[in-house]
Amino acid sequence: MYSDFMSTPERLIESTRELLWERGYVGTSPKAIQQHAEAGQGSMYHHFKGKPDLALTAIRRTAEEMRATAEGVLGGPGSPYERIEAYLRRERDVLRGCPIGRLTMDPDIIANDELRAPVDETLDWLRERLAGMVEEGQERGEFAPSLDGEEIAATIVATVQGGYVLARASGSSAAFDTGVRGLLALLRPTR
Amino acid sequence: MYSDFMSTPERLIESTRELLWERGYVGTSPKAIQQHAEAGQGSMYHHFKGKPDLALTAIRRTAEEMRATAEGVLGGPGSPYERIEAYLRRERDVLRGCPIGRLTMDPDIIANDELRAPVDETLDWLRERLAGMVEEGQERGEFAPSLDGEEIAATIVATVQGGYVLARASGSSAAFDTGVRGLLALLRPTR
DNA sequence: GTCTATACTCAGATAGAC
DNA sequence: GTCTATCTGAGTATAGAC
Repeated sequence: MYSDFMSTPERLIESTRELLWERGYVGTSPKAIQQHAEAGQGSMYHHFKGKPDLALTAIRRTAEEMRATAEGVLGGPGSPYERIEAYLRRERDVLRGCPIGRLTMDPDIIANDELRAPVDETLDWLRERLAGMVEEGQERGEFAPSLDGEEIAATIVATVQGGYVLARASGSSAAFDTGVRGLLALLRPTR
Repeated sequence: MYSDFMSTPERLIESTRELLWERGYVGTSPKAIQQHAEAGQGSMYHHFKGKPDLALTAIRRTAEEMRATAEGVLGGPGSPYERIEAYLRRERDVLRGCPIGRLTMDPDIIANDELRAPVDETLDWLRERLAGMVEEGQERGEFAPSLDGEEIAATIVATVQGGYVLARASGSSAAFDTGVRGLLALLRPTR
């Protein structure tokens, strides 16, 4: 796959990221990781303590990447509403789902605080980031002062996460976009 | 578990429903189902063709139940806004997630059109039901006429599905409620 | 209808040679 | 660092006796 460019640990981590996104933690076996990484059994257990250790490394990296991607749009130019809109309309691989959010449906992730932590922290960071932007928008008169920033932020993140569910259920990214348009209509400044 | 009251096929179906909710399709083995149902290997393969067959029966029943529960609230008394609010605030086992929505993160469900169909149909029915109610609310002047019923319906369903994600990530149902409050604030009639 | 036997692969590792 | 051997149990069945 990427054998020529990366070290064995790197290939193992990247393969794990791919497979966790595609099949979740429960659905990803050490053997599948090794084959995808073109690494032997011995290599994997030399570099990592086992599946949970490797998964933790992979999840942390994915979480970091997701944060950076979001910040790239949310920290960009424009008014708060415009930046939230840009975030919601951003190009996404909708049918693959959210590589972080999907992990919450994995029983073994939820049962393990260490594995759950990066998932929790990432979604929490996103909510706080958005909450601050909603408040900033209120100061500029872009959003109604009666709204609660944390609540609206949670609604925004939930709409995105739920959008993936609707899209995957229907086999089409259209449902995601429809939900986003509805949210933007509700958020839209009246002037 | 429920050995005394139900036939073996019933126990198998109910056990499968439980386990699919808890661990998903990939995370649920025939052996686990048999043990939960207190049924032997032979029994399971006598009554069902295999894991996919049993899962399909279980998923259809869960889908039917979810529809009935939703209709119980959405078809109740009150204005459209009030019934949508009742639906959103309805008692839920938030930390367990949605027994239908969670299946969309299961690669083997998504890869199998027969297994995906009941999931798709249920979420689709819900969206259409809500879209009609939004339009009814618009006729009564409860919602702004500029809104699109289908879009708002998708936003509502996505907020619920995503609310489960936030709740499970944080290990607390509070995040679900926060997202719902945000959505209700955005939907609230001004008079 | 249910049970036991059998089969073959995979999950998730550990041990030790190279 | 990587490879091969080995291990115990689970995954997903089929076959045939009772």
